[in-house]
Amino acid sequence: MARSTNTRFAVAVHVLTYLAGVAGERPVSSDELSASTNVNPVHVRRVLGPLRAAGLLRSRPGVHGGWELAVPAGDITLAEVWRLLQGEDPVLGLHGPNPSCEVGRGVQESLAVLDRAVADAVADELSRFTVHDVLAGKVISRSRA
Amino acid sequence: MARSTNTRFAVAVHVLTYLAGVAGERPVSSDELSASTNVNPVHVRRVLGPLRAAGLLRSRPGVHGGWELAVPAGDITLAEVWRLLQGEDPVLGLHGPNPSCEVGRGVQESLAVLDRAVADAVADELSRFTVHDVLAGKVISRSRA
DNA sequence: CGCAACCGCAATCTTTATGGTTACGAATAG
DNA sequence: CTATTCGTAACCATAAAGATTGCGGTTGCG
Repeated sequence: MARSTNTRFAVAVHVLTYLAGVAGERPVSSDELSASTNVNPVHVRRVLGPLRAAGLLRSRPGVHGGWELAVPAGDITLAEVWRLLQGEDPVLGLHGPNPSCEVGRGVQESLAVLDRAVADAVADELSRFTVHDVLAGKVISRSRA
Repeated sequence: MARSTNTRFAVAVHVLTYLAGVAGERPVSSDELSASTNVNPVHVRRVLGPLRAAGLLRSRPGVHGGWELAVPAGDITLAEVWRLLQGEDPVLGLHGPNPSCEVGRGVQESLAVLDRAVADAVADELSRFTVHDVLAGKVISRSRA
């Protein structure tokens, strides 16, 4: 889990926030979202797929098509977004230790437990915030809350 | 943060646990650690560098050389290990949004705050465990605690 | 002293994941 | 029919991660 190069969560949060800002006005094209996020429109669509599948977003093709929120911004926690994009992938990178080494086997089991615990901790933290909070600039550090 | 391919934390935990298991007997060569972890010995040394710099480990070259714990296993929390290896790298992958887009700027600020909060949450979770816990097989999931 | 065992470190190589690009079909107005 | 939009697959370019190579320095032992 060192330096993450995967920007999908950040892009998703960005897009959801953008859509929350225009909520109800009009669908927003992936081209427009691309301009805001600086991410390729095809990639935007790729990232948003799972969120649509989960019912957070709606998309329609054609003229006047685009994306819009399918639920209120205040009902979308960042934890949910994160879980949808993270899926079952491990959070901690796991190595493949020598199976014939007893220490390694025990460590691998412990790491699997830790991975789940860490994923839950991340989700718990993110569950404190919604897309509406982001839009309203309410995501501030705890020490200042 | 999706699928982490960085195995450094896992390798470090593995090695620390292994060394805790032979504590005081003898220094352990990176070749032996390589055999257990299935990770190249040069890479093992590379991973362990920061831990040695922080005083958790000692290494010596030459005949009968190798690595050993510099502090008791029960005094090494996994949070400390994680922090040492993670450094200041972001946990959440951040994209580079269009600077002239107001939404993007706000989101970027929020994501920076979230990144710190998530890193703290991870560290908090990992601070519940020490290398000794891993060795003793005491890392179990919470729901079973 | 020579040799083997070890670490420290840099440079290079190989593999893999990520996001960009291209292409094209399907769906939607005007 | 044309233009606009999404959905999706395949391919491309790049960066990150770990492996490999090379070599110097340090440490016992015969």
